[in-house]
Amino acid sequence: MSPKAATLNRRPRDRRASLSPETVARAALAVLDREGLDGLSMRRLAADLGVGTMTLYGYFRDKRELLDAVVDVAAEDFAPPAPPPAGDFRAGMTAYLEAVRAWLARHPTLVALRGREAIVRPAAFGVSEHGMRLLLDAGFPPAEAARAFRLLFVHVFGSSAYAPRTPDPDERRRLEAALLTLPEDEFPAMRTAAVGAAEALGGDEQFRYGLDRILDGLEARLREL
Amino acid sequence: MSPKAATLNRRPRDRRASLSPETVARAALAVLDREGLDGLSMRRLAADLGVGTMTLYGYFRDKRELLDAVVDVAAEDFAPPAPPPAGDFRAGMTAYLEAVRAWLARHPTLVALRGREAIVRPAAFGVSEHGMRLLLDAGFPPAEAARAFRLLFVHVFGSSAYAPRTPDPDERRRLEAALLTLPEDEFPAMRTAAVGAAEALGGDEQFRYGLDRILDGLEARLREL
DNA sequence: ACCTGAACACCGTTCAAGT
DNA sequence: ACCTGAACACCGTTCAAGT
Repeated sequence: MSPKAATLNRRPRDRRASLSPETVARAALAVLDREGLDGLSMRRLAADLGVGTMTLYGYFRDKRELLDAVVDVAAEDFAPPAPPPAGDFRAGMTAYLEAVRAWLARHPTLVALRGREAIVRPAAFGVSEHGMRLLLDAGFPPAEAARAFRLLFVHVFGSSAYAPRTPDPDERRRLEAALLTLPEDEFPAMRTAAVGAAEALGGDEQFRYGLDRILDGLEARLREL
Repeated sequence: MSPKAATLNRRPRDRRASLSPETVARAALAVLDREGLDGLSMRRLAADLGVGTMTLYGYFRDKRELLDAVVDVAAEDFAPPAPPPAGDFRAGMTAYLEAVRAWLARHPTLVALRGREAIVRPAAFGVSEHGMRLLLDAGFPPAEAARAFRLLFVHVFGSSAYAPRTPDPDERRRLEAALLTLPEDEFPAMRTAAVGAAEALGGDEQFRYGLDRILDGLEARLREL
């Protein structure tokens, strides 16, 4: 056997040697980040790792369990914002939520990937702790802090899921054109807001507009307490 | 051939006779409502309709196009709320959004099914017109009305996607238990809000808490205009 | 003990043949 | 013209066999 052949044969073995549930989950996350939910199959992932498909089932009972682990490893690279000026609830919360939004942008499939449960996974508690702290420090009683947190959570996840981060100019134009062909007598309001609707499809400005309204509402609440 | 056999043979033919893109989309929606996204396959749907799988490709180019049509037919049975007391923005908007929420509850997969584009589909404009009208009548200029609409849209869709409508008591208890085992020194805020967090997981009360904060923020905006 | 090929029961879709 | 069976290139997972 030539040296070259030996090298070629060893490569898969090397990759296999370093395998662990965490390695597998990280590899899966990399595929998801690159190619989305449809790009990840057990067979494809196994091939990437240089092992047989069934080897993966030694680390995870099934695909669902692997995806749970993916959420956990993704949670590890949440980068919390620099500590805000103490006492400025609004600045602190805005910086925190922008950080969460940036984290979701780094791992776009997290939003589709059972976002509902993301917050429930132990590893994700680290992401939540920071936000909950801000709410408690601002003066919300625990029960209401939890409700406020959930509202903000829904806004961040919902915005990523339903308001594309960088709205495609083509899609924007298509929407605007579609709105402008609606019958004026049947859809007067949509016709009036057509240009604005295309603008409000998504993006950072739209995210901030919504966040500002929500924070206005929460600060009003704080004044009542 | 016995009469019975004739009847049995005719049944699929009858179903096929009434086939149209709309019929197919309605049948698909029924499957989705009953069994969720994973329950719908082209093969399964064709069998339900008593035709060969490939027949469906005569009505839709591919599955994606079929799902577009499903959104359209689902939009048709949105039930707008009774006209609100004119001039009461808050009451009108609340009734409208509760109606949208009820509509999503009737078709739970709509939320997962490319909710991002739902609003862009022509048939869904009917759902939007009502809400946009309320915002314009309340005094929002068109461009801001569009942003406010999108914020509310994200809240309704996001709540359905990320805050389960009827929180499973089991899941609630599991979350509470998990939170209470977190190390006090590392997760003090989460520990403090543990019981509230389980409560805020979802449900109508949580939806209303968030909506009330958003409407507070929007009304504050109106006062500034 | 650890790994995995073959097999099973599915997919969406293309293509060529059937009526 | 309209419909569709067979085939292709995939899935996740079970099971039994390989080392």
